[in-house]
Order: sequence, then C-alpha cells, then structure tokens
Amino acid sequence: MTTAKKSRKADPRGAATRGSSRFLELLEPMMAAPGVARDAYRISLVGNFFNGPIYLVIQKQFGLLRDEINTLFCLAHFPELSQTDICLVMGRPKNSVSRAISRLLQRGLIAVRDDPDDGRKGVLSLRPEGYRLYQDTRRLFEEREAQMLASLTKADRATLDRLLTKIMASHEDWSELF
Amino acid sequence: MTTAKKSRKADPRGAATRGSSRFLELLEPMMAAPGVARDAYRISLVGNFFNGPIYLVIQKQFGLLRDEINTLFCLAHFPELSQTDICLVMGRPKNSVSRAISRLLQRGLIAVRDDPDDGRKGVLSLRPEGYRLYQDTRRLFEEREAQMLASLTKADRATLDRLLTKIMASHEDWSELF
DNA sequence: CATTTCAAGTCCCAAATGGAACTATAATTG
DNA sequence: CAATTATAGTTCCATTTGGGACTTGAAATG
Repeated sequence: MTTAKKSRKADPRGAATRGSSRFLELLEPMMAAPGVARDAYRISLVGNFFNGPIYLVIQKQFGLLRDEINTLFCLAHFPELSQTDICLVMGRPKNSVSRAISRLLQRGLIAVRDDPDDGRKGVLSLRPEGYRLYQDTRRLFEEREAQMLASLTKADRATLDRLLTKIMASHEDWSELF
Repeated sequence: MTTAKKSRKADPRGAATRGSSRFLELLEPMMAAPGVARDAYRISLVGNFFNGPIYLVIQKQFGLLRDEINTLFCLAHFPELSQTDICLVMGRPKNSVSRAISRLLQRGLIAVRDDPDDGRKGVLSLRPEGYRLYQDTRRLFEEREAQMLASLTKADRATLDRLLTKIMASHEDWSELF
C-alpha cells in the first residue's frame, strides 16, 4: 500500500493532519490528472456523500423513499403537476415516479383529480399532511446544505448559485431525456 | 394543469421559446422559494440528468457497472489501493465495492496481490486491458462534461473548479461516513 | 371519421443495491 | 501474552430500481 512503509506506526504526516485526511490524499492526485472530468466526478461525489445519506435518514425517519420526498418537494412549490411534469423536473423515469405517486396517494400525502382536458393525465396536489412532512425534511436538507457550504464565503455561495443557475438554464443542451 | 387553458393549441410562449422549456418553467419557481436547499437540489439533478445516463451508456457499451467504472478510475490515478481506500474516496458502501472488485478481477481488468504488511488487505492495481477500457470511458465523461459546462465562460469554469475544491477539502465536516 | 401515430401512466420482471451478520486478521490493553 | 476490540473484506437476503411491454386516451393523417 502507498501508505505503508515498515514501521506501521501510522504515517506521521497523515496522523499529524489530524483525523484521516486520507480522503484528500487519495482524491487530490485523481483531480490533478489531465483530461479528467473533475467537475462531473466531484458533483457525483456530492451525490454519494451528501444526498445519499440524507435520503437514508429520511427513509428511516419518515418512511419516504427518494422519489417520494422529491415528489413532495415538487408539489410543495408547484401546486398542480402531472406525473410527467414530475418526471421532467426531477429527471427520473416514469415508472419510478408512478410508484412513488401511488405510495404517496395511499398514505394520503397527496391528492389526484382527473385532468378535465386530458383523460390520460391526473392532476396532483399536496395534502396538508404531505406539506407538514415536506417541511420537516426541508429543514434537514437546509441544515446539511449549510454544513456543506460552510467553507465557502458569502460571495462564493452567491457565485455557486449563479453557476448552477447557468448550468440548469442550458440543461436541454446536455441532459439526457429519460 | 397550469399549462392548459382551453384552446390547447399549446401555450404559445412555451412553444415560442423553442422546444419545451417546460423544465425551466417548473424548476424556476421551485428554486425561487425561500428556505430551499437550492444547491443540494440542483447538484442532485446533475446526478440524475448527467451521471445517471452516462453510467447507463457505459453499462450498455462496456458492460461495466457504476462502481466498476469508478473503481477503474480510482486505480488509473492511484496505482495501488485497497478496497477500503476505494470505498473512502468514492463514498460507497464496502459490499458494493467488494462486488465490483470481484467482477473486475474476473474480467481480468485489475489485479490483486496480498498486502505483505496486513493479511486482511489486498493491494489492487490496474491491468492494461482495464486501463484501455478506462480511457474509452474517460473520453465519454470528458465530452459530456464539456457540454454541460458549455454555457460557462472560461472564468466561470475556473471558479466552479475552485469552489468544488473548497467543498471537497472540507468534506469531513459535512460528509456522512458509510 | 377510420386509421395510424403518439403521449400518459401502469405493470412485470430481472437486475442492482445496500444493511447486517459473519470470517479472518490486526491492534490494544491489562 | 491471553482476552478484547477494531478493521478488511465477503456473503446473504430483502428491498429498490428501471427497462420494456402494455393499456388507454389524444392527436395527426388521408
């Protein structure tokens, strides 16, 4: 192993840096390599380290799966949506969203009515209990996002926001349709 | 539906904006709401729209699963790693990594030898065929990342890089240990 | 207005995923 | 240096996931 020499008293530098910053020790050379999709990789890491664990907590604590909580999120900010809309804005396949919807309906967290203009569509909306649940999870996300961005200055954060807005605005040029 | 009025000749503004920018129409109000983890949400969207589809292509084209290709990536830039190292730097659970490793070994894409200093560990490394495969997928990522970042100026891109570096450097303060 | 094409949503099933229990080795401690 | 605790890695199994086929209703075509 790169780490090990002989006297495995633990490498002093690593230990000195307090805690295992083994992570950075490993990541840095990977990010330094030329021709690497650095940004894509790190964004995907955020997914693994940040989003994944949150969804896990939400599942344990509220019994809501990833697509379920995200559906509540959508409906909390856009009061009437079809299933297709939700697929579109979340970037998720329609069978997964379908499943999420039916579980949310069963639990009484959302409501549907038929779309008077299109017999195939349903019009979804949030019910009070769903809104309450959403608010609880929202806090969780907010707090943890704050931790993640804690190392950024206020200006940095504004910049990040601006860049993500730009990236999302051009979303049709790079995103794959599910 | 919000869209629909009566004459469902398709809403002219949406149509005028060319193609369905329905996505932005839906996303904007969600991102404008106060108290929303905007950055976390959009980063997770990148995962859905960008990473997900790439992994799908790689799976179809090369028969490599997500954890498998990421393992090759790690080994391509850090020549000797243990399984635990890979878990750490990828933010993935160890059973998933274990499975990935055994499939890569079976296909002859990587090699293991026993760690002389620790009987529990294996020392993993890339074999030429694995490196070749990695190079092919690397190109894919690179091209698609370029598309995603196309709307950013050169300066923007440098800034994004700087911000992600900062966020990753503080990773221990916000990431959940798997 | 019959026929064909397309879109919304559901269902089925094979595959992927990850928690938890387990094995084996290493480190710690009294 | 036995007993205990911790770490690396594997196996098992229940759950989640998503492609694809299918059903039903809307639009387009001739």
